[in-house]
Amino acid sequence: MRYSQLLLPTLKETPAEAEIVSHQLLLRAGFIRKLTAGIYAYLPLGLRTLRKIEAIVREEMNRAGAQELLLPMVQPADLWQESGRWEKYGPELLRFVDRHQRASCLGPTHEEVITDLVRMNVHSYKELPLNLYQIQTKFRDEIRPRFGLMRGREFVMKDGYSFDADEAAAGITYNKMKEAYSRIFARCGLSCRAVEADTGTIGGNFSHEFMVLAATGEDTIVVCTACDYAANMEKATCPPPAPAATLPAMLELERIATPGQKTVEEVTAFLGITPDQLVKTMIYLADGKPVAALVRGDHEVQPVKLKNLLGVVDVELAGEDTIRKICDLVPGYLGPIGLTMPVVADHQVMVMANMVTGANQEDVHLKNVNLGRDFTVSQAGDLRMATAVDSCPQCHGRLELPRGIEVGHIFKLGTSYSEALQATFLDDHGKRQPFVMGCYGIGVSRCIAAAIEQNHDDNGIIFPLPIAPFQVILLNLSPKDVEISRGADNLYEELTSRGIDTLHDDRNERPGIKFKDADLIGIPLRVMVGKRFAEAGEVEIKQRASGDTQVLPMAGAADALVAMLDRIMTGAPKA
RNA sequence: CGGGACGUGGCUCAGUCUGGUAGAGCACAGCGUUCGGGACGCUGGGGUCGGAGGUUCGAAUCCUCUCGUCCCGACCA
Repeated sequence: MRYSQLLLPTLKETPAEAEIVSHQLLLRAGFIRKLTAGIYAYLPLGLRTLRKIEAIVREEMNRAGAQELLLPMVQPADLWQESGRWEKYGPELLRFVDRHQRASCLGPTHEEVITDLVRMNVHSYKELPLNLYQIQTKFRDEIRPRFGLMRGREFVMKDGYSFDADEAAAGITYNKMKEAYSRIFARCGLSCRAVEADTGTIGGNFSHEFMVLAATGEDTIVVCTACDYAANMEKATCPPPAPAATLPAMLELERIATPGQKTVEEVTAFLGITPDQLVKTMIYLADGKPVAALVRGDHEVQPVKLKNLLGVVDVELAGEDTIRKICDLVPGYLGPIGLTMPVVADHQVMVMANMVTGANQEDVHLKNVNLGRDFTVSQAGDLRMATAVDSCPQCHGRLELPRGIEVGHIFKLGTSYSEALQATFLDDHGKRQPFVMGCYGIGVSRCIAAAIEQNHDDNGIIFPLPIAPFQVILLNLSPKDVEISRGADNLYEELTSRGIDTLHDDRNERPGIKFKDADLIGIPLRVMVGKRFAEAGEVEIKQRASGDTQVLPMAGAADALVAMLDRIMTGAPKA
């Protein structure tokens, strides 16, 4: 491709709307432009990288035995009503009616559609296993789209769905997908970690997320420094504490005036105690009904754990107004005693004695509160976020809590969808069975952002070769010089004819501008034809990542570039 | 949806507090000088100051409403 003909509007300055580096660089390097919140146009360079990632995904999915298809984006409401998700899926499911007043939606995911397709067309165990995937634009009306391609409303996703005859076969498929995912992300040049995850709205019973480690990641994950344990915050278990050998004697319940002291910090400082002697009472609305969740003062409630413990669809932290109006309580002075709503406790609270809580009265706290004597709980369990001071639930090793970007997510779905949609086959005994399903997502467009978060410097993007929009950028440093231009043109022709993705910067610009643009857009290899060529027949090759430069005769330049590309490709995790 | 910030030419921003006929840099077009890390000079085009209403002799500036964007929280590839 000739740069002079390419739509590549690079920006010298960072647009004010971009906060994180991948978003800034995608805009500056002319990869994407925003149409409206969370919706982006891919310019030629952005599309090239997107296609390269797609190609890797296809290769590895096909290699793992999956087949590509393409499913509709507009979906009828009745399918979603059949699965029950028309009600369950929140407002991020964009719903609309067509001209015949039929309720429809834009597909945020395709379990319903694929299950429908399979139930209509697959009837025998002999046709299993079946693993189908597509690469398609999804639409989710995200509450808050942000960070460019990191969380768009419209985004490109690879979603795959597997159908197996039984749990064991589904397990094999799941592991195959897990392997395929590791290969995909490695080939994209992403440093990635698989973590155990909660299954969320998609449903099911087992799941891993693939997290690209990056400080700008939206998720915190929990990884053990000693063993292979890794989980996200929603899943990372905090095992119940060993029961204390001797419980301290229960002291007499005491009321203390704590005027103006609301937060854990304020109350503990005021009373001269540590946060682990205090119990936080958090009011949540569980499917609309208030519930009090108790955790130790130095812990945080993990809403997904609370949701799972309560067995409800949705939990939401009650706002101050809700607490005052609906519950008739005073925020900042909440406590478990005398509550009419259900009270659930983290199991760390279950082993506390003589705790401090709010008194459910303005400016008053209670001391020496004891479970059993002063209040009871309806349920106890793991309700809190893991912290860096917790130890690994698997090996008791030290935990770290780095940030990550979720680029892939795989689920064992079991039979929830096949049962809801009555998708069944006949097994080898002629017995009707629901398909055992799995589903597998990759945020393809998000991978671009993740790759940039992991691979950039002050000058711009440093693309891993397999996903770079071009492999080589050829700079003609003296476009007005006939001889130099002829040399550059010839080299460009040769590289192109040898199948190398080459961007030829033939613009009538000064060298400095070409260097800056080349660095910004992150092409792995840069070859320069300039004065040196005119004087000595030599060209220069510079590697974007290392900055290493070599000078060599024009005659051997194409061979050298091919060899370098080979070396980089095979040095990267092999396909 | 809650909290915060912002909206002035394609981009970055000044001007708003204290009302008085819209600015700079970059980008773009022309000419000239330059030409190996985002050159310089001269000239030129381009702006409903997000929108609507109001106050005022006069509004980018003050008031009301509204739309949009960005950031923080609850969702997720």
